[in-house]
Amino acid sequence: MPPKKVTLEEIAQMAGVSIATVSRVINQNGRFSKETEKRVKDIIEKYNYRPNQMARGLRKNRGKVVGIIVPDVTNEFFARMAVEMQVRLLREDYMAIICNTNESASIEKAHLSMLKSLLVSGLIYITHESIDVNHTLIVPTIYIDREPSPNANESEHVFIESENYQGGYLATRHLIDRGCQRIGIISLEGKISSHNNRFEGYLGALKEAGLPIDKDLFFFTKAVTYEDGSLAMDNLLEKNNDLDGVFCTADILALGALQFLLRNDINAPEEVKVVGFDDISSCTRSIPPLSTIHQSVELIAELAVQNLISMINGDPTEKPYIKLPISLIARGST
Amino acid sequence: MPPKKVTLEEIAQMAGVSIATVSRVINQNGRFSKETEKRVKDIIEKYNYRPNQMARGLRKNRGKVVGIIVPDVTNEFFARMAVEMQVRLLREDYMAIICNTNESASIEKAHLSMLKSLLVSGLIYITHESIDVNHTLIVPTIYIDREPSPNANESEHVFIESENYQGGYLATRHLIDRGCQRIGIISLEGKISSHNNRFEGYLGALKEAGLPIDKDLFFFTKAVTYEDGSLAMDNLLEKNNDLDGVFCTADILALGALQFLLRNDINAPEEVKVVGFDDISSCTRSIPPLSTIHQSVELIAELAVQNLISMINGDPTEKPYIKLPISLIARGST
DNA sequence: ATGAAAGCGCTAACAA
DNA sequence: TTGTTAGCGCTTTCAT
Repeated sequence: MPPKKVTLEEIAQMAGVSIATVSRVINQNGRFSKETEKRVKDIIEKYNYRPNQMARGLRKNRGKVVGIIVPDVTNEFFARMAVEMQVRLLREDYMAIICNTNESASIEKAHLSMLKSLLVSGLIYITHESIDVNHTLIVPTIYIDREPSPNANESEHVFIESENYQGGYLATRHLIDRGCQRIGIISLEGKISSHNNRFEGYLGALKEAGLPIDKDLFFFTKAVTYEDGSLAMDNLLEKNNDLDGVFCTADILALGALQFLLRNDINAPEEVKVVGFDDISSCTRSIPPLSTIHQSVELIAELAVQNLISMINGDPTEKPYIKLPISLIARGST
Repeated sequence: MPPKKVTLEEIAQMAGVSIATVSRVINQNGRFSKETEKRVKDIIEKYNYRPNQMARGLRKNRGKVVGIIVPDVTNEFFARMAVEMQVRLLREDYMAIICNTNESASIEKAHLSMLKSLLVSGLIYITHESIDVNHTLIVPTIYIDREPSPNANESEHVFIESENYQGGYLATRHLIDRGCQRIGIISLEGKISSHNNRFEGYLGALKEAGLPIDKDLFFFTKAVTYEDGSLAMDNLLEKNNDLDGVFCTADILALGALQFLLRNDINAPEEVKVVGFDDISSCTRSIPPLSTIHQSVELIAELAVQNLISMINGDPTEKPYIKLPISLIARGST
């Protein structure tokens, strides 16, 4: 038989107090004596009582729920981000609803609509893309890796990203230190700020080292896929027979590039060295293992959740813009 | 300013009817004239009204929400499964909450507790593992790939899995057809039904072909990881210098095995042929591409959602046990 | 420090 | 066919 669900009223009865008092104890607001508190807490414990979130949400006009919007959880990077956040939110007693948009604006819209009717307390956007649905959920929002459009965003929000310029710089600098003279770049086309900044970092390092900057060394892919990475590498090699290093603004691209090299018997790192960005787990399994720029998923998740909870609680937002350090991980590909 | 949220009552007023009528139109139950329906629907459309799920859930004692429990969304197979289900559930106007347990019983418990207080209407378990938390949520449940414990499950449920025996048989048969005489197997230890059945299929094919069955050809890993696959291959090779084929009961294991071969300059498929199971996307990117047994994630997702919705709606469950066909995909590794 | 009571927005039983 | 109304379980004034 279904273990009959306990209600506030029943707890109140068993504890010999009014429901208002029980509510106060649970939410730790208002006043009540230490004794009452203990008595109520014991009963709650004993009956394993959990407040009905629906009733609570209805009353407060917002649920203990936050939405996490990701373009594609099938991508390990997004998946890790989402789960790291989920477990942290759970600790704060918030249910995280991971919504996969599959890059589709209509699915995103449907999700937002559902989230709204579920009275979500906050939103986290994890994405490299700039899906420009003017999401009209006016709730505290965290953007990861994607600059919120300055207009049309009246809700309080925080933007978190890695030191992308610095990452591009470090990666390129590393290639130079390893002796590369003719360094190509594979990046994502369009105005995605993260990739663009990494590209700028690449240019910066080249300039600093006095290396010539040549458009033939640039390749911009349409998407972040292994196939695009392979194609890009092929193309770069065709245009530059003296290519000896490549910086890719995403690991997936770099891994695709490495694959192309392997299939075509071009030795990495001897002939061409490669550096990626993100540090996903497959980096350690490629042949050779991929050198890359590491972003701390845990740190990003931690800060995102922390800031979101603060905003939800109405605490003043300290910094609307957070930039996180990255680090270089040298492996076999350089 | 926040676009003031519309309520049932306001819609009723604008349409000049009572709230009960609007409710009837929305839920399509009870009676109402065509005219009224149109008028109400127009207003709803105009104001882009969406019923408050909290109020509704509170009243009906269950929300338009279902929980999807996965051990690790970071694993592409689970991730795909989860998103395929999520998009289908969204079409049915259900919000899918993807809960990552990270193989931890305590996290799973916390999730279930939250789901319960959110009044979920149903549950889907996607897992190869047998996390034996006696989850006491009495709601319609679908188990994928994992036999529900016969005791302690009073809730209505459906169990969906692939033809695992047949898959193991086909994979091994394929190796035999390609000329292998000494075929090893890498599987997962423990009493996971899916892996066990695949193992039985392997034995069946060997017997049928009159090939000797030798314990030296078996290796059981502790987990499904690339590393375990590599180690297993190493071990198998050491014990059998005439090994010419290996069937792995999961792609991840097979990919790990292939990696070991590549790193040690053992040519696949010439010297050793390998077949996996699942058909995850990395199969096409390994060197050589991995032959495998394909399971249709879409089909599983479709059936799971379909059956769950039926159960939630109280429709009679047709079959509590569904077995799905698989197919062999031959690639470079054989 | 505690209780009584008014809803939050919705569904469903009962009336009309 | 449509309206009236009583709650669902909780939070939160306002009394006491």
